[in-house]
Amino acid sequence: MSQDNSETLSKKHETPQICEMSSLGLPQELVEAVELMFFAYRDFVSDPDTILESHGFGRAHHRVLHFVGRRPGMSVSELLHILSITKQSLSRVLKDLIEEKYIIQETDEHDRRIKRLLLSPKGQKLHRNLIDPQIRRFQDSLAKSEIGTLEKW
Amino acid sequence: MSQDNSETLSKKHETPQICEMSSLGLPQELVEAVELMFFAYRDFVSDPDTILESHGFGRAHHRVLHFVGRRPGMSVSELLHILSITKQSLSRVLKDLIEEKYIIQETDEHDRRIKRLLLSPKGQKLHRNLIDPQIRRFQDSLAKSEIGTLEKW
DNA sequence: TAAAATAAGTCAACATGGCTGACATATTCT
DNA sequence: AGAATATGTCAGCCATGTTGACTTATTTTA
Repeated sequence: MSQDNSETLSKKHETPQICEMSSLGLPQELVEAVELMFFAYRDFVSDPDTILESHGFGRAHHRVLHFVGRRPGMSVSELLHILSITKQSLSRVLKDLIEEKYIIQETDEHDRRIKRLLLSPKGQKLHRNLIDPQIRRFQDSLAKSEIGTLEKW
Repeated sequence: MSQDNSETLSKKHETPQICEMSSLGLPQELVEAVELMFFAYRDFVSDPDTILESHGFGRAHHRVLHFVGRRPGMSVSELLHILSITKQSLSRVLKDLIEEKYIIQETDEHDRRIKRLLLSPKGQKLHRNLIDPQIRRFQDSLAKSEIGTLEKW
């Protein structure tokens, strides 16, 4: 055996817990929540990750695609603010997406320094494919939780 | 101006939205939720990140510290399973934590191949400092949501 | 008891996506 | 005309994932 990377997390992350303070004096249900946050996020990005990989993209590309899709016509600096990364980091992934025509740049009419970002039809399709499984995860867990709507949040 | 990295995300990520299907045929409140998941996770790890940095550690160290703290006596391979990373990735951070005495290894009594992982008092203290702000975030948002307990989840 | 399987660890190399610093270019504002 | 702004780029560093190949100690098994 050269490597044992094949194994996956199949067991439930069970930690049967009475909802009380632990020896550390921490509310156990919240400690549990912290842990669930880690698993939830990992599961949440796993479906998109698979799709992205088949396109040679990563999570950074996904974020750009997502926010440009959600706020069509946003400028590069607006995107930078939302993502809270440096322009050097952004530029690497944005360049890929523009070169492969998932994202289109249009110079602003009134201030020609600003470039407005838009999804091409191809970009819209990918965005849709990436978000679908994530939406489905929320729907499934809302169904399970018997809440069924997010309105009370 | 050489660099404009100073700016942070201070604006609310407002996207006033009627809770209906968008032009894409997606339920808007769930699209919103997808986006919130990104912001939530980023905020959620931001406090620990700051603490970790002052110790010369990263998120990978945090995860190890967390799970060893939660499941004292777990083996290396159990940790590998939970984290779903390769042993080469784990070994880098685990080595740091052991060298700096945040984590202790004890050979299993019955199977001397297995090494049981434990937090030292120093490790417990750090674990506690890392989780505290995360717990506080949950408490705050539960308070705001007027639900006040996670039991219905 | 010899061979196989398991648990842990190590070396080397590579990819992604953060970061800093230093500049370049075009455009607009003062 | 000069300053400020928006964008883009080069070079290099760091953290943390990955693969592949191999070692050592220990236990299980045929």
